Amino acid sequence: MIDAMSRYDPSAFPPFAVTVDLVVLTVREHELCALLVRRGEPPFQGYWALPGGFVRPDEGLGEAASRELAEETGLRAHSGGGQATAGAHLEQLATYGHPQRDPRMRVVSVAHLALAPDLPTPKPGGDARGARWAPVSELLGPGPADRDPLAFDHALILAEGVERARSKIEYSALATAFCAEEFTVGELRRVYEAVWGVALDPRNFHRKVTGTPGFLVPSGGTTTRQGGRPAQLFTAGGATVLNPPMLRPDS
Amino acid sequence: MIDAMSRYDPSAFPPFAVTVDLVVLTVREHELCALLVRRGEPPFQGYWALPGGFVRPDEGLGEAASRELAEETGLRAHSGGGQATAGAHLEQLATYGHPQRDPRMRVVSVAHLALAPDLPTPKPGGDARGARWAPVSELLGPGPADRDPLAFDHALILAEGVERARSKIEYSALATAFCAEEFTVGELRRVYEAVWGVALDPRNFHRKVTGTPGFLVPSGGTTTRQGGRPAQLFTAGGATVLNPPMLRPDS
DNA sequence: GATCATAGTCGTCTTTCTGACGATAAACAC
DNA sequence: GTGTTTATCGTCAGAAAGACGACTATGATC
Repeated sequence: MIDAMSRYDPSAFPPFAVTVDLVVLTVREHELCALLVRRGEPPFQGYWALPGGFVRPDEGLGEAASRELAEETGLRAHSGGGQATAGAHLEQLATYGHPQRDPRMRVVSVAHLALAPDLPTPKPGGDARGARWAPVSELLGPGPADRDPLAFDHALILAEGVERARSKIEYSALATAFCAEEFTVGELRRVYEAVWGVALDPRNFHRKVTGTPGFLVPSGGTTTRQGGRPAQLFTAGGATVLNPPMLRPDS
Repeated sequence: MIDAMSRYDPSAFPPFAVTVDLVVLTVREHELCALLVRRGEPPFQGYWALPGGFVRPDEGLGEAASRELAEETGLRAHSGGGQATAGAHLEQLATYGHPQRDPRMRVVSVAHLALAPDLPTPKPGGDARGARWAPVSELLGPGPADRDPLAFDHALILAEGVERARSKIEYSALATAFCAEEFTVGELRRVYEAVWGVALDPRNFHRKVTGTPGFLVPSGGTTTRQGGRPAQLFTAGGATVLNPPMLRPDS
């Protein structure tokens, strides 16, 4: 047993590196996509990886994740209180610290999950390295054995981030984080359909979201950008938890 | 922006200490209780704190948490697959790394949540320092301003662990982790009542839990240890998620 | 301009689930 | 026996969800 003297003894701690890795998700063309960057040096040189980097000595974990997100996408993150939809939602996901996850040294990575609206730039960030939005369906699941694996344990981190997003939009209003500031009920429905990979009944969905107090606030205008009859425009209401929740079919 | 060369550069990382802290919860006498240990040295000497300690260079985060849990309580933890109720449930909670959370140096703590059945020993562990089960109602909420504060940011960690437990028994079968291997429906109901701090209708609760496939498996026997009519004994079924969930009243 | 396709919105019906609560059953205390 | 306690089964009204019909308002096409 570690005795009391060594519990927080600052002179005898084992050396660790601490990083943040980001699972940045968005919905593009009816598909849930994750942001990947290409590694420029070993190990895993040339592999696609989640964006991330070292936590600096004077910044918190959330600050580091927010900084990395801004560097990669230009988005300003707001964790917690979710009223405005401009900017991205950011929350801590989980921490990964298997002793061998980095072949060179002991690295503990605090993964974060970011949900962003569809960004205008196909290749985000001003980064000289490659960066792309990859459909998660091509990265996870029983795909072809010849697909490019992600660096480190990033496939595991991505999978847990995607599952977190899928489950979180059930009982929270977070799906609006994937939308622009103003959006229609149909656009919000297509977000759910893309994240869950299912088709939802437009009539029941409309009844559900417009009947949940605080979820949507009519902004007054209408749009026909989706074709068909003009649709009412909404902004995200102050509600953060949905009661009752939006349940995934079958699951 | 951190360039590609420094992303995982092992020769230039800032030094961090990495610890695990444990939120160990149990139900004792109709109350949700957390395990606390008394600190024997500064900082926060004499304060009550969550059990925890350094992650060793050759062990993973979950291993470190499991080891600390065994050292403090003698429980063998099993994360993930929850069939047997002997031993405790253990899962990662969140990671806390504010630069100033430890006054001496940069410490990142990976908090874990453990759910344990009521242990026979009132003061668990063979530890010479003090250790106790404290009702969470005395530690959190708008209590008297003169109560003992916890060391470091452990009150925050405890609050998030308690909230995680409260929400997780809604949609998972984890409440059985608070019970002995064999338990009655009434005992399981008292677990929910203690964790949520509410009273539940025994008839509706019985209908709900016995009607959820895979939640409870009759073990054949009966018991009168709660008084009254003999109650059927159950063990935890293989189900991990409850569909539909057990919803907290009002919330 | 009439017709068609598309998307949005309002209703209806049936089934399922919940919350409130009555009633019965089987033990123990006296 | 009577009373108390806990367990278990049933009933009923209201809420919510899934399936789906019907109507509306726009742009596209003939």
